[in-house]
Amino acid sequence: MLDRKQLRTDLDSIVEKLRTKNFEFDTSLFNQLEDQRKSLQIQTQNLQNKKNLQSKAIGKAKGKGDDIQSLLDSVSDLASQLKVAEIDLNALQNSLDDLLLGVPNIPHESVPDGDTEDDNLIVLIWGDKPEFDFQVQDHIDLGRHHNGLDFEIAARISGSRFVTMTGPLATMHRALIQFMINYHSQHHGYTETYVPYLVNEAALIGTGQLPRFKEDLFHIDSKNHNLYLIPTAEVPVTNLVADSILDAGQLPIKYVAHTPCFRAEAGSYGRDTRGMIRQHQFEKVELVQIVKPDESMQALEDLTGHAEKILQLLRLPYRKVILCGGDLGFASTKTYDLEVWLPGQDAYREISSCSNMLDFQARRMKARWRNPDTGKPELVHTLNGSGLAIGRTLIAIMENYQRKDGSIDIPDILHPFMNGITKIQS
RNA sequence: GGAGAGCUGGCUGAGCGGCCGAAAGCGGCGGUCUUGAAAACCGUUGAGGGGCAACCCUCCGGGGGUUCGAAUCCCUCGCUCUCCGCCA
Repeated sequence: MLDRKQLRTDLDSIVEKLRTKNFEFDTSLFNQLEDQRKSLQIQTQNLQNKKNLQSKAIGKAKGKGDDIQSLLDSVSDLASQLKVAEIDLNALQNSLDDLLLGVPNIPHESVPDGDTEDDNLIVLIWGDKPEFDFQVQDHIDLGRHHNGLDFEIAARISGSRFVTMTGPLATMHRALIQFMINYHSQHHGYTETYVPYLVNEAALIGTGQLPRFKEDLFHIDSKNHNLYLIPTAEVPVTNLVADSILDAGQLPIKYVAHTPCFRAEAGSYGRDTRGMIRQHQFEKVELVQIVKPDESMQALEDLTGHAEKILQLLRLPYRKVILCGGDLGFASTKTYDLEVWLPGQDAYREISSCSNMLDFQARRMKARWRNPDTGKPELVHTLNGSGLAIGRTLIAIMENYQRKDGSIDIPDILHPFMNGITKIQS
């Protein structure tokens, strides 16, 4: 959520910046609601003040044993006036909240203009694409070849966009999780965390998935529960600091967590329907940082570097792009996508997305720190990034490490987690 | 699932329907004393919002109600704890 004070004083330039994110802010509605709010709030508070003073006077008079009937008469219609004003004000505040909860974050000045992913800025290309002297298989063929990935059985059990894994491929999938969590906690200073996979509406509003992106979520609506399956660990992990005032000495906070992620993929019919690229359920190791405001842009560079390190250790070719304004996520001010090379698709595909949210999420979830310079609670900045998406990492290894006979080498760095297996034989 | 107890500021914890945004202690900050530190003493210290300002408003788990007036009474929801049952 954007700062209401800033919107009041600096509306035009904010509206301009939001246009680079293809968002048209309804200024006339905002100004109209804001004008009404101002007069109604002043009126309501005046009535409250009057009521408070009169009630206190009654208390005093009663204490002295004076007759209070005349005072009671004079206050009688105040209460009804106040009630009306309060109801109106409340409705108005809710309208303003509804409006502002749907407004995205402002892109950082270093974010390139553009509408689609074609306008993203490539800032780094790492590693050499493998050269094959045979017909390259994609992960679907390889998975079938090894009886390791099965989309048909998964479809029978659960429907489309699910997969089952069996044998060494399932082991490597698990190994990737262990490797990534270990590496980030041992070498990058992250604290390992375990969090719920079902969360309530408040948590999702806090990180920005609600109210606008409800259709992307799986909803559990039973008699006693109103919960959502998490679309990313970002939701429960970032909300660890919701409604808190942190000491300066606690920052930065760096969490790493592995969770499954669940996405309805409502808007992606027909996209990536084959294979493991886009599933309703997938695993991800997530990095989250809670930092002081003046440190968040540097923290984004660091966090992205931590995700890159995993790709480098796995020797997977990738490129790093800055998302353009039109491709930028709702809550983010700047996002780096890491795109891994997939020989089977002859394309780079997203495997990590690292974003700085500034105070956008912190304001929604009331996450603050006490600034020693001012002595006052101020909003923290939040960041998150995949470090990495596990399923996509698995298929990147399958496709990049495949051999002519269909066997798949296992990256050296994973060997300690593979029960002695160094190669998946054909 | 059954029975009971509770939820108050950074923490512990008091609080008769009006003098309560809230005692006291701890912690924090500033100071006195000290070579320095500790101790002691003095002062100070909740959050959010409105208003150009003076100043005002809201908040005692969430929501609703009673009342001129609610931290305090009533209803409801949530959460925590204890005991019993069941269970990975």
